[in-house]
Amino acid sequence: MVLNDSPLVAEATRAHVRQVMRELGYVYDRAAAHLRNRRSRIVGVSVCDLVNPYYADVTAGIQATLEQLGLALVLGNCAESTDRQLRFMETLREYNAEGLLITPAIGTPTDHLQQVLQWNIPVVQVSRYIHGVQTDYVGIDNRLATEMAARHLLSLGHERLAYIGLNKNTSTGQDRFAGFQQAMQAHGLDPAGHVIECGPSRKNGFNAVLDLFKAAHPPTGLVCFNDDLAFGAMLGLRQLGLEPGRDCSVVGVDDVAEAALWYPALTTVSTDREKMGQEAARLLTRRIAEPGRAVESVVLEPVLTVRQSSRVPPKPKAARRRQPG
Amino acid sequence: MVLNDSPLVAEATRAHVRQVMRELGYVYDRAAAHLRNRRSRIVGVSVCDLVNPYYADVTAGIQATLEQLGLALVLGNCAESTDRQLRFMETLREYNAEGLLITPAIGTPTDHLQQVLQWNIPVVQVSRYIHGVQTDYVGIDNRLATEMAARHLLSLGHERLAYIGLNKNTSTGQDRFAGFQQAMQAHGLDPAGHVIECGPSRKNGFNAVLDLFKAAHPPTGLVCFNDDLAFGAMLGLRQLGLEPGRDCSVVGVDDVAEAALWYPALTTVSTDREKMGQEAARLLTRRIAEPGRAVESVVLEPVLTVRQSSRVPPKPKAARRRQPG
DNA sequence: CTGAAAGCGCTTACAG
DNA sequence: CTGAAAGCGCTTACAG
Repeated sequence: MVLNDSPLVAEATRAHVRQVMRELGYVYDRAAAHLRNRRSRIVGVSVCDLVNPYYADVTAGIQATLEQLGLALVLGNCAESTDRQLRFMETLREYNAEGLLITPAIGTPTDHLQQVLQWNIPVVQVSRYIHGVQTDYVGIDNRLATEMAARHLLSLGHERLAYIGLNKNTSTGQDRFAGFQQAMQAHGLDPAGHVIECGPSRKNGFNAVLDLFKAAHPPTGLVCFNDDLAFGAMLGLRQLGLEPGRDCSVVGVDDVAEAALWYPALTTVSTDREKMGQEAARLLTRRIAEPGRAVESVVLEPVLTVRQSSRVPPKPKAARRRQPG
Repeated sequence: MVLNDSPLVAEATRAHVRQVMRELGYVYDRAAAHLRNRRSRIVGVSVCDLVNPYYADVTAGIQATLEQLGLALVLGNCAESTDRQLRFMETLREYNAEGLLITPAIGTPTDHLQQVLQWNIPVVQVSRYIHGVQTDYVGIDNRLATEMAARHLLSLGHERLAYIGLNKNTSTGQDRFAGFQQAMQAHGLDPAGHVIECGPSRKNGFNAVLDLFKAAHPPTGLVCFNDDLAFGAMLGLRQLGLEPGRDCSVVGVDDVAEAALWYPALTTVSTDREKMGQEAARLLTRRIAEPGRAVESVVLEPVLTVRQSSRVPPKPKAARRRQPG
């Protein structure tokens, strides 16, 4: 009863038992407890890409909360391989994990998640989600994030915006692009004008800018899928002899630690990755306690953080020359 | 016998048993096996700071290898808190972990690690180490890394070098500074001339440069404890109107993904974090198999990667003016 | 309220 | 070689 923190035990007794336990060098054996009561106190966390700081932040948030809740975190990192992800799920089953927190790998089949649910392991999808599976979900409002980013530039007077980093393979990719399109359409602008489809790396942001500026009328503002692309875009602008912010505005999404320290500092939409992880862990424990409850989505609000990489658009040189003439 | 991959079972029998297992929906119960044979197939990994990409890389390397070895990874992230680290160790004991891989938090007392060893849980220290504890260790040759960095600048003709990011609290901090000192002394230079003591953040690198350039004869080359400081230093140089590489050389250590993408690209000493994690996991399994073997250290060699942030020093302006006069 | 017994699902050691 | 029994260290349900 002391071991399981029963409220029926008096404080003095509890202290005495603990003392004797210490003297005897007693160690609680969780495997034995687990075998008897069928509760492993283990939660699986399947990360799609641990080396990506975004997911490392999410993982840290999950870890901190599970630690507080007294649950062990068994870590899987599939590096976007659905095979590795599936094997990890099967391992979790053998360990009798009480739940799975997952940022699903690109292209995860519905069946894989459905399978886990059939094993009676509750699932919470984090950050990304797979369409067509009924699970709890925690993420941010990705659509709103890019909508805010685009609106910010539009309200500064920009009229030629580009979207860098369209990626249709993940829910995040779809939602962020939809937010951009929405803002553009609300302003009566063509959202398909300048769209670069590429993965979210710095290198791709760099190349995207070189591509975009081959056009006769290049964009004056860039909405990037995430900060990494925005950093690459700023490097690309410098490569072309342009000053980010002054000559072309750049906005990212995520607000990674680095964003505030760039020169110019990056305007971006802040997403709280650690909080996302915390909420996910909490949601899972609610689900474990009450398996029958309705599926729930927790969607965190992003926050626009304006810094120096976004300003009013430069006066078009051609127009200026024409006016005196 | 099939479950435990006994070689005594014929292939046909094995296949048949597997087939029947599948039909019946049998799932191996690791907790029960663990209770009987006292092998948990669980390894604890205690990370000092998961949000730091350096340690995220190490963790990913560990995870990949443990996965291959069929061991579950229970993750702890203490965020440099020795209290959280200690609680994690106690948790691992209750789960009967077969080993601990740890990047010890700053200020970890010898006792904490000693304690774990007394519980008969093998320990491998990774990247950092605590002096005075006999455990296996995997890391890189940090002393050599900064020695290579300094030698590179010295061979380009630099004579006033600064060291940014002295940190005496970790073995890595001590070793990297020692390497710098060694190279300086070998060149007959005073290693204490320009030394900035600070933690390894971009912001600190930025401030360090502002400080260093208040001097009458500022350094022409900067050896930084790690890449993050080097990035900050480059931003600081730009803030002062100086061009990194041309006006002042900057060298980092680690070669994070970003290093190659900066403008100018960063000269740095590459450390293979994922490999470090892999070696650590392998070393642990060797120790588990043979608890009596002598303590072993695996020290990986760093590699100098020369890019554009390091060049011959600028000609001193004062000297040039005096020559004609 | 207290205490002894049964049993979770494996592995191991031993009898046949 | 095969098969039945014991036991790992807990928790639970039940008898006293």
